Amino acid sequence: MKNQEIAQIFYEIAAYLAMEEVPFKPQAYERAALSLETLPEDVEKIYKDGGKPAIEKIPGVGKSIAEKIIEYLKTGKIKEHRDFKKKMPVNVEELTAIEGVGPKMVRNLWKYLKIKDIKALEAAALAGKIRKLPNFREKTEKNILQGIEFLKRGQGRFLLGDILPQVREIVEGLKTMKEIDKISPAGSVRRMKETIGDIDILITLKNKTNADKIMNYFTSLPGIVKVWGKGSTKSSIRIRQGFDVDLRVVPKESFGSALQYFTGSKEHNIATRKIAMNKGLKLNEYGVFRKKKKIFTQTEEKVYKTLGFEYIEPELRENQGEIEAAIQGRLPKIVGYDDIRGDLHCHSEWDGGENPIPEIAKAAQEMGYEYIGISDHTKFLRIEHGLNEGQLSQQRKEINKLNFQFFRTEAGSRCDGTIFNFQILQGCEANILADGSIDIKDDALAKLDYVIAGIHSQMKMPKEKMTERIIRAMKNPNVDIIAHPTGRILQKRDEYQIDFDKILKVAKETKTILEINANPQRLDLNDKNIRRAKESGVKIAINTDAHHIDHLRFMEFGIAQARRGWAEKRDIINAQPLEKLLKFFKK
DNA sequence: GCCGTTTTCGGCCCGACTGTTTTCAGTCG
Repeated sequence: MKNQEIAQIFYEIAAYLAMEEVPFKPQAYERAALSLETLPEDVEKIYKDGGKPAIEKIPGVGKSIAEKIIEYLKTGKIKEHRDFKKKMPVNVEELTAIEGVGPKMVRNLWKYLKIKDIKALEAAALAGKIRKLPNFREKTEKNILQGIEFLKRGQGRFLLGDILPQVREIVEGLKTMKEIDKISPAGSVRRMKETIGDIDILITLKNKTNADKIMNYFTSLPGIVKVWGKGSTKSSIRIRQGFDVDLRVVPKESFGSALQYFTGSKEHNIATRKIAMNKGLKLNEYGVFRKKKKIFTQTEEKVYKTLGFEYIEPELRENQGEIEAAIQGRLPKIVGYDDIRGDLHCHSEWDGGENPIPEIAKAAQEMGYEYIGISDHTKFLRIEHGLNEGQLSQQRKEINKLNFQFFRTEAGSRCDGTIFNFQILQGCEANILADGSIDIKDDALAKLDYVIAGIHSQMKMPKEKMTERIIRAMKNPNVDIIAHPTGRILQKRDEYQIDFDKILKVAKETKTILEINANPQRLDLNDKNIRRAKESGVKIAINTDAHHIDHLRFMEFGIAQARRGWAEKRDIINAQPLEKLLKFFKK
């Protein structure tokens, strides 16, 4: 798909136009870029099927940008972009990624010092050349160097899985202070985005209290490496792991609008404010205003209601159609954090995981699950002590025995009066070999309750071959679930080259389920692919891939992604009771 | 350059902070 390549070029054109201070065009290109980036269909296919008129139907794309898209599809380049590059051969994307550096600064750095990338900028800053430029002084130079440092360490974004526990700890600590009335995290953490830039926490104060004590506490939390600022309405710190936390005190009557505002996303806010404007209202972090009159908004529900639409869950706020859906009252009823009834991807002691099966079963019961699926690696993965056919059959015996014990000792014991019905299922995580075959014989696979298959080798195949490989696996009547379907590892490894549309089509035909691997380093499928799967009618399993019972808690991250992908309870097989779950498996 | 149940022309999200400019441009979220 060339969508991303073209989007990248449009972002660059937008930056160049911004440097030349052309009004409004930069936003137009950015909008088109964003639109392309999130477009589920291949732009090349759209053009092939519908020609230029179809291209112009893409939101944010008009006559002129459509021509540029077509130019790229035909020639592999866009002249306007080439011309800009020739005039100013700078790496805009790289430079503007530095905190505090925007297009105008890039322009001046090039104009006076011919700086074109981070390396040159860092050298110039270290040599003290930046402070001598017009409108630049020592502070700016220092900020640039700090920004570069920050970028070098982890691209300035952190995994949700690392951040969320920290945020909760800070929030719990703050909650012990009696001066605080309401408290909530905001920003991308609240939207449960897979990676997080920084953290916002909002509080309101009880009557007749001031923020001093709270700010003192906040700015002296253990593990702080820097206090950026400390005031009566905002304090900002950096903690040891390298990310920043802002604490903001907002007026009671504005809590709803402040929470809405600081939760974002930026794109969602822009769109919401536009709608407010069309209704003759003004929306900002302090409230909703009609002329000068302020409409009180203590809660977010009130904000959305005042604007005339349904409440939108934070996970949906990316301006991906949720606002239109809310206005029309057709928002999805997204899967809840309590809807999951079992985990189907857990590794036991049998393949070198940490815990024996009874311990895993006990942990799953404690989480309130009705079933747990043991899915150990199979023999191709020697390094993971993969099981062979004989060992799978041995394991079946152990699981049968355990299930019999559960049945004997636990039935009827539940306090709410229902029959206790916990069951261990036997699956496996088999390997999809290079040719798409599975590393375990069919008759052995057939004896399992279900089969997960995943790719664990040769991940750099060409797109067509990789797609065929997965399709062949899905066509195997014993394969029920495809594990981590795109293979990405966040901030480490890109997705495999695959034709996801084709995979969805075959998944639908063969009734193969796709996994959301909830491990916070994977989150694969991602939110966009989950939505495509849902729209294609493909079922989803949310699994933790736990190698230790502590990993069972990763489920929350998988559910969050599912919610970001608009998935509903009915789309998720392990949000169903056992009896219904079993019907989703092929045999 | 895009877009339209207030428009096919005239708009385009908004407020705060920072650094260095003594009146504001640039950047961010």
